[in-house]
Amino acid sequence: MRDGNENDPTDLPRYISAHEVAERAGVSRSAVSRTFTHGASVSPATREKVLRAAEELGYQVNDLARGLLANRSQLVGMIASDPETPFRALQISTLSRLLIENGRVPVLITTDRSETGQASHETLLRYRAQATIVLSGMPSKAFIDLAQRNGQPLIAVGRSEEGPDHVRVNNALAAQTVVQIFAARGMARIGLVTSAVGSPNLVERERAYVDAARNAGLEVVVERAERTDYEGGTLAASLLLSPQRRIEGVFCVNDLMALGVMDYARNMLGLAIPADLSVIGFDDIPQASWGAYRLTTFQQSAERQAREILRILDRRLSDPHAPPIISELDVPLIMRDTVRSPKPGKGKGEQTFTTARTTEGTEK
Amino acid sequence: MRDGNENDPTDLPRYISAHEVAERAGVSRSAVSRTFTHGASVSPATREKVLRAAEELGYQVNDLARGLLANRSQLVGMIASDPETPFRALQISTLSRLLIENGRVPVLITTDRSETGQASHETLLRYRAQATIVLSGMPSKAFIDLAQRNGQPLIAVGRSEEGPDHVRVNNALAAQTVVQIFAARGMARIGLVTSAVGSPNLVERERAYVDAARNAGLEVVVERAERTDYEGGTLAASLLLSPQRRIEGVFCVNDLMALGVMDYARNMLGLAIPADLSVIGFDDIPQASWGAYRLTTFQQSAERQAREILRILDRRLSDPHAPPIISELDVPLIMRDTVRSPKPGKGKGEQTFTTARTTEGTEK
DNA sequence: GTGAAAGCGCTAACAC
DNA sequence: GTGTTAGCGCTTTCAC
Repeated sequence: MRDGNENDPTDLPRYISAHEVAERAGVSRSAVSRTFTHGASVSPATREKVLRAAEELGYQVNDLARGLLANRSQLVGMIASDPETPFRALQISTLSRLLIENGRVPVLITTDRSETGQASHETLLRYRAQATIVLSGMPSKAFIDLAQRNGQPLIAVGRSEEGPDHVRVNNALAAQTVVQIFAARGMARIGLVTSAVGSPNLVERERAYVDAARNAGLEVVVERAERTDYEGGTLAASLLLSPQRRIEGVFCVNDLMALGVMDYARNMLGLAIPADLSVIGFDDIPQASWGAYRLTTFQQSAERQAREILRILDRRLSDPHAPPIISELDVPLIMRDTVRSPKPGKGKGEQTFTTARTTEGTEK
Repeated sequence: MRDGNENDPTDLPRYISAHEVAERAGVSRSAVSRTFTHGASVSPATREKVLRAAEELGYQVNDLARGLLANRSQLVGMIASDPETPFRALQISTLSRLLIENGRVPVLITTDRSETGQASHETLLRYRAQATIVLSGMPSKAFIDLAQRNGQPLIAVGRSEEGPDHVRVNNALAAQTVVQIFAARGMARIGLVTSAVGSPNLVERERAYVDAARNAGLEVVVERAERTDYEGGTLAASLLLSPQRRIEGVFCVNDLMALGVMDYARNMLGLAIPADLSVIGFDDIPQASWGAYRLTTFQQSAERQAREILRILDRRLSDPHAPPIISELDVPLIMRDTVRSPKPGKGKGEQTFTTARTTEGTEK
């Protein structure tokens, strides 16, 4: 058996090539290729032989070679800062799962908030990734150009500017809803807790909130922490909630900050929520529903967002010249226990108010 | 200018090849290759010409072709279930960052807890990934064999069995430390909250805890939820903390469950922590330090873990035949506010007890 | 230091 | 339906 000997003393394991499978199966190299190529035609007999040989040898198609030929791999890049943060982690998790279910291979590129992400993006170009999804931050112009120039689709999440395809959220409507609720509760002085990050989502929420508050004749105070995280929330709370200010309701641009605000208000200032202070967040991260918080917040569905991203990706791949595809998602308000009731007998339990209409997509 | 015309009416952007760069720079194809190959020798003059041409054309080396030649890509797979969970998200985030810093490309493969992960792993083989890191779950035998057979290194986290390289944690020592602390506080009836998942880490923690408790003459009750998450914690608490049982201290196999236990104990049973009930967790997720919890817990450093993984990876790549590499990490106990004091004047603030020695690695 | 030529593993176009 | 052939973009001998 000098041919298919399994006990080769050069014991370094290595990948098997289609050539070896062909030899073992007694067919041509292309027959092997065809059995593993979707939609190619092989007779059941050959196919069977090939499959057996492949199985025995432990053959795995080389997708590097396939990609080289197609000038495109199945890789899809996800660019994100703070990937360990609850909502971002959920986005990444959900998107990865969906990509895998669709035969794609998710690559996770982490960036600093400060970075342009340029260097990271080049990796995705060099591997001929099918597309790049920017989950956070604002891709720089150079970044967008580079993708454009090489014909790699780029899909952004949570931006509003013109340019690449993106999926967004109706921040303004959410912010207006908050003001409406606070006003209906008879509040006169309300606050906004945000960060200095300045991402489009946060800026939109802030602007719409402040505008709506002014229009409603409410006094509004904006507190800005350095980062959009739990510690930022506690810090903002320490500045915003001085007794003389007598803030009655706070809208936080994300849940993480809201939870920091709540903990600070309760533990450091001895405030009762919602009796002394109402708090509303954004995202509906898992922690928002925990017993210690029961935060009223706007629900951003990572699942729907991921589905939209995939839909955009498919459309974009099938028509590279289509105009920018933009998808807007609902953010229903989840009523929990951090907003004081307007009158007795209301607002307990978990109610869902849909506050924004669906602009795109109705599947499932 | 029929040669380098930039306004090609066939407006589909595409990737540039080294051939085109060579033409524009007026050098040979290999000269281009050499400028982009680390350690190859090119004259400064040629190099300069090539770099300019590449820049102008927006050239990106095709790593698919490179990998085809090398029979190995820079991809590194991370296999994980529940990637949205706080500690797992931190592991993924940290590991991704380190991999990128080291020129690797992290691929995130999500699996169901139930899945063998076999199908996902094949993707990594087909792309000739440099290695697979299993962050959770137990890779099946078939899975391990497949990697082995194709010569792809596989590194596991949190297992104890023989077989692949792995980084582990001294679960037994941590569990024993908990019992020691509870005993020193004069407790007689203690509990363990875990899940039915049965991962090696959890099993080790449980066994060591129960054994230590029995040896110390403490009565110990084990409560097992279906999953190792927040809801599992609340459920376990509801079963474990019946008034007649009078449990005084609970060790939870991870922080997520511990937080669920705390919320249930406080909100549903009206217990004060730590006056009525002491709680100790494991992992030190960000939420553990939040004001609402201030959980005493064992700190698992994602950063050190990731560094160890990279160290193992490098060693393994440089010597494929080395015996299994095993690395054990410390889990210092972070004393916060969920364990009652043995006597007045102790246990406030945040103290760090190092409970396990370092077995491997001292860099940085 | 440079260019020519071979070949990595694969798919697709082409004959039969 | 099958085998033969060419070629994807790259690195790496090999001459010079």
